[in-house]
Amino acid sequence: MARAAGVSRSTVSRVINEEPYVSAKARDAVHQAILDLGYSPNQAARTLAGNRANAIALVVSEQGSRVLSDPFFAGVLRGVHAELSGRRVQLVLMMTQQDDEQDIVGYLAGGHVDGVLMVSLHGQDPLPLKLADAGVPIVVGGRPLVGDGIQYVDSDNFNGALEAARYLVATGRRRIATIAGPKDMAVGMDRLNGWRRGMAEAGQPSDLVAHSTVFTPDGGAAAMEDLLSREPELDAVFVAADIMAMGALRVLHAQNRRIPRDVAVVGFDDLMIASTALPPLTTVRQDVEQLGRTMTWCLLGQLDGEEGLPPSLLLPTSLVIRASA
Amino acid sequence: MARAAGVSRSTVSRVINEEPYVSAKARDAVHQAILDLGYSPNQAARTLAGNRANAIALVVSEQGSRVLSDPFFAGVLRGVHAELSGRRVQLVLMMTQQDDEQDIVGYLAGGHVDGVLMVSLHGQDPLPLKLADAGVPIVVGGRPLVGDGIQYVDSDNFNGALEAARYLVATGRRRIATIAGPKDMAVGMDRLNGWRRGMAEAGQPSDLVAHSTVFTPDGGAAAMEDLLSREPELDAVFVAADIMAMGALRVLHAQNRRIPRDVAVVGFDDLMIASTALPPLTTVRQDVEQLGRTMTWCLLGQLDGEEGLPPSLLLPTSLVIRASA
DNA sequence: CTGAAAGCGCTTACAG
DNA sequence: CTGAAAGCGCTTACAG
Repeated sequence: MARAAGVSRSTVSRVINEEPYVSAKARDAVHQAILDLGYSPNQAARTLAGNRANAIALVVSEQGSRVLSDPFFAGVLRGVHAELSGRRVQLVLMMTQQDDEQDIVGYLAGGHVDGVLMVSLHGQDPLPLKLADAGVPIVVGGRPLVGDGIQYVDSDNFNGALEAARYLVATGRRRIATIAGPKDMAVGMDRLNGWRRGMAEAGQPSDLVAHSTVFTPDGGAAAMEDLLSREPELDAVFVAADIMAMGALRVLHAQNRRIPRDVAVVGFDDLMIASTALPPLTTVRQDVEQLGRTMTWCLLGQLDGEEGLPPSLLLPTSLVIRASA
Repeated sequence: MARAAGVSRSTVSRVINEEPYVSAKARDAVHQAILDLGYSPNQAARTLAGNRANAIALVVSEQGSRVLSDPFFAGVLRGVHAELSGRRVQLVLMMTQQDDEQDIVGYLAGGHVDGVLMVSLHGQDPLPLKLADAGVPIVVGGRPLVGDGIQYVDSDNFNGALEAARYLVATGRRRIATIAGPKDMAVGMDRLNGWRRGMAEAGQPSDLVAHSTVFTPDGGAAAMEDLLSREPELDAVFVAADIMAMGALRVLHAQNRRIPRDVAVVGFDDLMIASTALPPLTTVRQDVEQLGRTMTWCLLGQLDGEEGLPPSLLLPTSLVIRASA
């Protein structure tokens, strides 16, 4: 390779790494040789010689083996990829297992990757903190419940829920319930608190809260039944996730409540199933792909040692009005 | 590390790679030292010195930037992961872009990974063939339409569709239509051909075919409208994908057809939305996670140079009977 | 702006 | 069964 371009290995390296002090002539010769030879630098050698791994890890907590089928994760993955494209950074996917957390920390802190992106579905996970303590650059997607100094990116769940609550109030609803997510997940609590604020602003009671321990249609259905038995007169429900809203709709249909006439329903997430639901679901959209992009952008910024990086970020959400409310 | 264990570097290497000729004493000493030091071997050095990359790539075709949110892909990914766990093989995720296919081939053939797993959603993709020609071990998920020698793993779409057709016949349906997928995708054609066989077996006509060019609810809805206008008397429809079935259900409801009394509907895939549809959807289940596991198992077998590897594999499907048929 | 030389941390024949 | 030595293909000071 160096010979083909008529320069030294050092110069080839400089060109490839886009270092400043290379003559135009040498640069052109190297580029031409790269084309002629179809040369692709050996990553392992670069990693070993340099001090960078040229790779980042996307870590998914085991609890969410199911997480991989979660649209949230898929969207994040897409965003991470989009942001990485063009960069010479590989994406390594890792899933933690209950028994090998020590291995994972050792691996990730051992220079095999330059930084870590983590999707934290249950905010209690101690892994982000351990990694940060070990000096590994890390950005978490979704607000973690533990670990103050950890940089995270999240959708603005609080304000999204607040907007949903305000909309229900503005459309004349007088007895508004909510189906909230698990109490140990920031996403669940943030959405609940947004709804509470909305109720408080309107001077309405915020007693009609049913928690589901899981984000599933069945969890939503059980919560909906609970709410209806506690307050048969409720005329609206804010469901903290579209997937739970599917179960809530099922129960409302079964009890012959007309939607939205008798009960207005607002979801959260704007999954694809929201627009095909019966009736199409009014919901709060979060841009999950943007979340992935932003996480990656933050991590790469950390790695490049950029100054003045933003602290943790909240991404805007928006209410998408369809037929259910 | 070698010093801590009181042996040479060579011996440490042999222990780590589980080579046979090591004394129990040396092995124990090394294992102890690994524990004491929290030692984790440097992958880059292993890759560079050895001839293995200790990594495989999962390649997703760009056409499916959306593919990442596809439950199919998510399931495959989960299976790949499950099968890889415990092995010291990293999973590198790559997405092809329209303009850099040459780069991709160069990269993948350049020894950066030991083998390639590819999810081929549109069967015409030339990439698998190029990689195979370049000598890269590769296993494709979903039958590719080009490239004879390429090992693939797929669900048994033909027999799944056949079983669905037989079931509709057995339950007394007399005018059975199908909503088929795109003609350029093996998955679409295999399911269509299975349905055709079922019609032929029963001596029923197989003229009621509507192709959708995309696997979406709207595509399914348009096809359903087409079928109803061509044959208002149809009493059953086999939809080649649950996601399209959602659109078909919408149209049937809008035209006040009772399901399943007037029209029976059978889908394919058994996505989560199938069980929460109205009415819950009878569908053909494919085990996508198993598909991912099997792909990985095949590739690792190739890499280990195992003899008598199976050629391409078909995984069984099963009919899940719910309320829609 | 450029090249010669050392070194990254392993694996792999080779010799014993 | 084990160790000394070479080498994998780069990057990085260092000297010029």
